[in-house]
Amino acid sequence: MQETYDPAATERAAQDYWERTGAFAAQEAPGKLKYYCLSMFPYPSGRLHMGHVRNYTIGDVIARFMRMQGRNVMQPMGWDAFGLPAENAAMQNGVPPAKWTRDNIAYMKRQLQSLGLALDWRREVATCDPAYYRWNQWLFLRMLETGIAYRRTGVVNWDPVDQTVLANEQVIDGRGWRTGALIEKREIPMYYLNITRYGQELLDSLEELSGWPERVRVMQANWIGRSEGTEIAFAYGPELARLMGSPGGLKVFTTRADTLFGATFMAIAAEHPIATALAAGNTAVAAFIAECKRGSIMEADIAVQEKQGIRTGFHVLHPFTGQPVEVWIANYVLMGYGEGAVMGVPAHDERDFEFATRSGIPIQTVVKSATGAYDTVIAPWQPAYGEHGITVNSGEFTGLTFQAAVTAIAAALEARGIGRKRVQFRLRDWGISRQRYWGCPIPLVHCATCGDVPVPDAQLPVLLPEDLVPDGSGNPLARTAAFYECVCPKCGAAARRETDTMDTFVDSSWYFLRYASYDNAQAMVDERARYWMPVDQYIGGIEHAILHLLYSRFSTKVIRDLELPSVNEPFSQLLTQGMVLNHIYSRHPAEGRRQFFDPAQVTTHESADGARRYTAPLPGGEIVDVQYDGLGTMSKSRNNGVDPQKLVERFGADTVRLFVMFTAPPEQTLEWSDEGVQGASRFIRRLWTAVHAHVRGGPAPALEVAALNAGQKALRRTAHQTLAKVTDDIGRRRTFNTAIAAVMELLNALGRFEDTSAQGRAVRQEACSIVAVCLSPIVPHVCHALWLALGHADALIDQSWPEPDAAALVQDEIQITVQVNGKMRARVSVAAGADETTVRTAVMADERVRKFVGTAPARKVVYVPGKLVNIVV
RNA sequence: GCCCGGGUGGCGAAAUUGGUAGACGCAAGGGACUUAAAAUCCCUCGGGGGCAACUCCGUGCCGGUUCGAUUCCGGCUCCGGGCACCA
Repeated sequence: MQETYDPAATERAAQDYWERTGAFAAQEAPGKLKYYCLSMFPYPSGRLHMGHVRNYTIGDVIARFMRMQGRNVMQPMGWDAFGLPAENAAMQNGVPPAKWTRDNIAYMKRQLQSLGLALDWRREVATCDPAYYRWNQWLFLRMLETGIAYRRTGVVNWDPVDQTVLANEQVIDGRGWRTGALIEKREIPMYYLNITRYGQELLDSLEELSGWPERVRVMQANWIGRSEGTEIAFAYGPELARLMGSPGGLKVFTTRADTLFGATFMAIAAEHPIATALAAGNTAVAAFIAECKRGSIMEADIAVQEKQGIRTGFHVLHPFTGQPVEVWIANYVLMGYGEGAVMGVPAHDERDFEFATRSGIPIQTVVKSATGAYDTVIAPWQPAYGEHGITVNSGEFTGLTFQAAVTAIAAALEARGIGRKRVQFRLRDWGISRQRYWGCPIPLVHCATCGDVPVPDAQLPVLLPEDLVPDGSGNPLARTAAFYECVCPKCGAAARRETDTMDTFVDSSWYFLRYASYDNAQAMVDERARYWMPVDQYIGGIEHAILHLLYSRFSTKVIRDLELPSVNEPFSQLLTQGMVLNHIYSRHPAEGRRQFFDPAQVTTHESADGARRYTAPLPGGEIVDVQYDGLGTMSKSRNNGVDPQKLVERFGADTVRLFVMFTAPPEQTLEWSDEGVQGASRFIRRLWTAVHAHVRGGPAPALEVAALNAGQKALRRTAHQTLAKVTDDIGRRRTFNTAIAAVMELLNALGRFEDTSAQGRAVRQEACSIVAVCLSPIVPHVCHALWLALGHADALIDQSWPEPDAAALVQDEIQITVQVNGKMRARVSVAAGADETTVRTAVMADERVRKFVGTAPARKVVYVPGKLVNIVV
């Protein structure tokens, strides 16, 4: 064994061994308990960042631990390889996206390998490979057959910077999730996936996901947004029926059917068919609608926009009173939710109230407080009363509670065929068409005579040409005749191929199934998926809490319903790791843009009064004052990223792995600290030195448990306690930081243990071996080397995780904490099996206890066996 | 506005079921070794008081339950995240 730790040599040796023995090739083994450990696959952006390192280290620790626990582990890796950055890079340096992407994959794969991850690389998939995306196309065709996929025109979110459509989920605060550009509304034909068909199941089966963080389940439930309400059709008044050319009725959805008698107006969206019909002959209305559409470009502003509207002069009839109710077009009604129309009940809805007071619409109170706290008529200077209460002024429905009123009114409406209870979801269908080049082609052909014709399975995949270079103006596929010119599969006539590609979220919504059937050229998923699915542990960023996870759950259910090998829910356990943060330093020169400085280059100057000043070098070398802007995620634009590659080269992968696992629990944000990395490196060197010092003395004699003295027993107990704690911390709690802390304590105890006797060395040998086992999931290379140095014949990776020796954990004496009036005052040693009387006697005999108790008789004594005595005086 | 989290030393954090608050690490200070530096090792390290033994206070704030509260309950406050004219 080398005296000093050499990370590069150590890591090369361990990785060579794993590689040579095919240690991480996963094989189905029916009858053996499997464990599918999966980290979200990366986008091949070019280089690994610290977020990747953290994500994959967490997954690797769990995978290695479960393997040693005897599970048949599969941990695969792949590439989410389609997407916009490749097109942007292509525009910048003229390289086709395919080449850029594949080069990045090759480079990042080497980086991942340098981290020593226990990955089965045979199963690697890349979504941009035809062998993968042909099944994406195949799945789309099946969804088309079952009606899950369909084509329609619709109002979409248009990102003016990327020149593409975004899903609602990709619009954050009215801005594109990637570009941050303000999103506009446009109407174009596109393909949708009918995710709303699964809305109820996606909501219900959240209940099964006990292995998911509560907040992710809540976020998904909110996103699906189920509400129970009543659909009501208000019959057109005669003029409106004439306008619309049929008798019909105006449908609304409401969760407050109990307030139906308080409806003093109707409000419809600017895009509502009635509004459209009206605009044709009314310039004022047309102008208002145009204004609404212009104003609605910025979704974030809609929420704070004033409630404005225009009266149409048309009426509908109240279903029970028969009174005419005037129809307004209002800017606060959304066409995309419910019926695009609401009944306006100003007395009991804040928005309706604001609109009504602004527009001079009467307010009619129809609910009074159940407790009598509020039963006066609402006047314009009083706020709307939105609580559930007792109906008033509601004809035959007066005097009912909320539930009773809703039920009675819904029943009465249903009896007349003009209403019913129904459920409304906030979730919308998933628009998947993208006017982009670097994505999976949608397998359809548009034929002048046959219409939209699906590409036959035998002609899959529709190959994406790999030599195009986009120029930023629209989709190059639409300008490439060799791609879009084709013949209709049905009639053989010349036809045009669909040039839109799929949202990349489609590609990534089922890749976990493909890992199980990675080499099957005949089927998308095969029987092997039944063995491996569901994923036992999924690890990824919280930013995917809604989009990716919801889509993956949806696709898994769709695939299940195609009667392919699948499951109800794809991910049993979910761990959402926190982001990696670093300090931000910048300066804003009088002229030019704000400059950001690499935190590693910043010097802190602290003056005597504690005031801090920061300086950093400019690219030219000149030292300037900079300001500290706090912590933020690592990003290129803020110049505060830390390159994992450089750290691996300098300290070794084990140090980087140890640092990211030790500094914070996995779900929390992790603050970068160069000193912390040094600390991790120091610990590994100390560990190496400790084992080296022990091994230098030659092979340790056999352990004779019965012959141990007190000190030897104590160390052995610490070692086995540590093993028990690490097992629990990694296996159950997933608190890797406390597991590492426990091993550090054990190593500290080993340092204090100076016993060089035969049994002392035997105990030390065992303790060193326990340290190597406990740390092996986290710092696998160094532990691989230490294990061999300790004289073990077989590789550590193939060892079973040991059980702590119950006999070693037994204590002859235990410490009892003694409190007086709830304050800790003393610790008393008693024999392990001592009964209460013995403990009490020992406690009362303690000098410190007597001092605090004094002569007063104990009013009460609380006794917690084996732990604590509290004397109340 | 609604729904989730969270607030503990100079810093990252720990305290798992209501039972020793601050484990482990970082930084800092002191010392050893060294010609010197690095590395390494040892000691101190929440605040106040005291020469000391020791003692009082302390987990965002106010209150409650309890023999005992960082942990449970009520109210507030600040920070972070999600959703947001969703009818």
